[in-house]
Amino acid sequence: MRIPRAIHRWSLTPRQAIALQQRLRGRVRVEPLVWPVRRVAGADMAFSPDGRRCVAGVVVYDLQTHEVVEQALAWRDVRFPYVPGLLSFREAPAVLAAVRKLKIPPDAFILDAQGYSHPRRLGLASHVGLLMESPTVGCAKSRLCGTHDDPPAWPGTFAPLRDGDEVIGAVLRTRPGVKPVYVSVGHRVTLDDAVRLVMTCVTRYRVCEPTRLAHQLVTRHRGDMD
DNA sequence: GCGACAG
DNA sequence: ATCTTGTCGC
Repeated sequence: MRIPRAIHRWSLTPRQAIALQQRLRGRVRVEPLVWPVRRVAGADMAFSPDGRRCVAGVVVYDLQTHEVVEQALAWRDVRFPYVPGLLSFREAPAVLAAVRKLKIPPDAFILDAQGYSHPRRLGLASHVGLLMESPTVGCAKSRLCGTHDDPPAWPGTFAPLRDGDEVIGAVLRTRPGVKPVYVSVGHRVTLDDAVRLVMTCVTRYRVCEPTRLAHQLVTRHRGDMD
């Protein structure tokens, strides 16, 4: 898959990274996703025991056949520490490298991270969506910021995730009796699209299929870091 | 100053 | 994220 030339570099100090997020946030577009969506990509990462190497994996899931139609992996040296709010500077380079290896551009991507529900509204899902110029959705397993009530018990329902008066995401119940997930807009989708896409990709587990399969893929390759 | 904090 | 076994429950 073709990805536009780099807009910026990744070797930045935390302070510069924050300044960059402020400059890029205005470029994120919230617009309707084109349905029906058939090929959905899930991306995830795994790290070596010493934390110096990482591998990113992307799995493309066909919603019509429920089959994996393509997958790719990319290894990298870890060059940025984990800092809440700056996850993209640690993980995006490897994720983008793996995405570049795909033959066909997926209709949308689901990232195991926040998108709009971020202190500066530019979580990993939004950041990579912007760089790929592709539709992305953020679907995290825990909260980064914002407040919310418990979502209803019924699968598919959600409670709005708020930051003051603004709705920044949805705390979505994907399955009965399990913790909800944090869904937010990445790029070129609306929050309704994001919730609908995640629910469409859910089968019998809490996390949706593309994300779950990507997690399995990188976990299987955690041993061979090159 | 204290607590929170995606992966 | 990663380090780690068994164990409670459906």
